[in-house]
Amino acid sequence: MPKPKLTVVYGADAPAPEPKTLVESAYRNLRRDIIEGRLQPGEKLRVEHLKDHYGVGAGTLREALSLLVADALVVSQGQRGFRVAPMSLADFQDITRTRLMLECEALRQSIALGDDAWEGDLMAAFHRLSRAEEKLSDGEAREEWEERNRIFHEVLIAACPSRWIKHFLSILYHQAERYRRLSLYRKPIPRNVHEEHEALLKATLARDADQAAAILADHIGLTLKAMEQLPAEFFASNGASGG
Amino acid sequence: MPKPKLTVVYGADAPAPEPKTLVESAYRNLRRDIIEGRLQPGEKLRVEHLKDHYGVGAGTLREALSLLVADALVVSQGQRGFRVAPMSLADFQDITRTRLMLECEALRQSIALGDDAWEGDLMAAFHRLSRAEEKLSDGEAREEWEERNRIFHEVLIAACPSRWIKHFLSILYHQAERYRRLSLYRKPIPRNVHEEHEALLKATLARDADQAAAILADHIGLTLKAMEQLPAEFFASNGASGG
DNA sequence: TTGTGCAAAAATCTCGAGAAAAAGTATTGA
DNA sequence: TCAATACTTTTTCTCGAGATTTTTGCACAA
Repeated sequence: MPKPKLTVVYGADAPAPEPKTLVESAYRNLRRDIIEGRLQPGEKLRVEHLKDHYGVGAGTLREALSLLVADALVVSQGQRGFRVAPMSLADFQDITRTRLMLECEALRQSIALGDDAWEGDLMAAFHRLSRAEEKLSDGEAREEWEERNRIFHEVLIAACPSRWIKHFLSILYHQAERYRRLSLYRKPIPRNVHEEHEALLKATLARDADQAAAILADHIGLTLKAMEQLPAEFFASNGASGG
Repeated sequence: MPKPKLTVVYGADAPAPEPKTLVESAYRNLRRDIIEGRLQPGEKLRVEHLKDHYGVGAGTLREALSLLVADALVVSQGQRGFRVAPMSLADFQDITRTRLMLECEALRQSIALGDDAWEGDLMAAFHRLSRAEEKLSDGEAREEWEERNRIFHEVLIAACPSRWIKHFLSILYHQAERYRRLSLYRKPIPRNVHEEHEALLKATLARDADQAAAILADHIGLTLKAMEQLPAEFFASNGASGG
C-alpha cells in the first residue's frame, strides 16, 4: 500500500533520519539533551567533560556545538566557551508571537496554492488527530496526540512554497519545544481543541484565508496564555541573568 | 559630545567588531568572500585548499564553515563536504517576500512602542539619508547612500522588541546582500526613492501603521521587480541544479 | 560502443597533544 | 578585615597525522 507521504515541514532542514557522521550524532544527542532539559539553560558546556560523555573527540564536539549555535540552542561567548541558551518568559512570548505571524502567513500561502492532494493529506491528518483526541481522555495517549497534532499543523502549511518561512518555523519549533516541556508539569488548560481544529480545517478547505488565520492566531494565542500562568520561578533558576 | 547611539539592528547578532579567535577571523573572511562573489554559488569548498589560503588549521576552518551554515551561506552535504549555498531567482523572491513580511511586522511594533528618543533617531537618520540623496546624482557617493539607506531602515524597526524578528531579518539581510551585488552591474531603476522615504517617515511619525507598512511593502516590492529584470543567465551558471 | 567491476587517489572526517587565555586561589600589605 | 597582586589550575583554542568514505580512472566483457 502507498505510504502516506505527508510532507514534513518543520523537519525540512534535517531530512537525514540517521546520522552518518559522528558530528551529526553528537549534534543530535546534544540537541535532545538541551531540549529535554538535561542540560539546563545557562549551563556552561565544558568540552573536556562533554567529549567524555558523548564519546567523541574534542574537535568533533566543538563542531557539533557550532551547529547548535545555528539553532540558537547554544550561545558562543567569544573566548569563554559555549553555554546553553538561556530561557525566559519574555523569550517564549517572542518565540510564540513570531511563530504565530510566520505560521499565519504560511497558512495563507498554503490556502492560496494547495492542490487536491494537499486537501487529501489535510483531511487525513485531521482524521488521525480526531481519533487520538477521542483516546486523549484516558490520559495515556498523550504523546500520540502530541505527535498527530504536530503533523496536523505541519500539513496545514505544507503547500506553502517558501523555504525560508519553513526554515524559520523549524527553528522556532525546536525552541518552543523546550518551553513546552515546562508546561507538561502543569495540567493543561481545559479548552476545546477539537472544535478549534475542526473550525480551522473547515475554514482552510473553504479557502477562507482570513478566517483560517484568525482561528490559528487564537489557537496559538491560547498556548501563550497557558505559559503565562506558569510561576516565574520556572525561569528564575535558569541563569538568565547575564553575568 | 554624545554619540548618536543608533541601535544597530541587522548586525545585532554579531556585535563583535574585531574577531578575537582564529575561528571568527576565518568565519568573517569566508563570509565576505561568499557575499562578494569570490567564492561562487554552488562551488565546492575543499578544506585542504582553503586552510592554505586563509592560513588556519583544518579543524579551525571546519568550525568556521559550520558557523556559516547557521547563516545559510554554506550548505553541508553529510559526508560530502561543504558547498557555497546556491542562488536562484526563486530564492531571491522568497528572501525578499519573507523579509518584507518580517520588516512590516517589525515596523508595526516599532510604531506601536517607539518613544521620543526613537523618533529623534529616525528623523536624524532620514536627514542624513536626504543629504546623501542630494549628492547621489554625482554617482560617486553611492556607497555612502547605501550605508545611510541601510541605517534608515534599521532605525525604522529599532523600537521593535522582538529579538527573533531581528535575528531572522539579520540572516535575510546578509542573504540579500549577495543578490544586491548582482544588481549593481545594472543601472538602477529610475524611481523616486526620496519621496518614498519621506512618505514612509511621515506615516511612521503619524503612527499610521497600516499606511507605513503599505509604503514599506511597495518600497521593497520595487526591489523585487528590479531583480526580476535581470537576465536568467545570472543564476544559470551557479550550479543551482541539484546534483 | 556501452555497461560493470575493481583499484587507485583524493577528500573528508576524527582524534589526541600542545599553546594560549581565563578563572580561581593564596599571599601580602595597609 | 579588605583590597590588590601574583601564581596555580582549569578550560579553551589550535594544529597536524591517521582512518574511513567518496570519487575518479581504467580495464574487461557483452
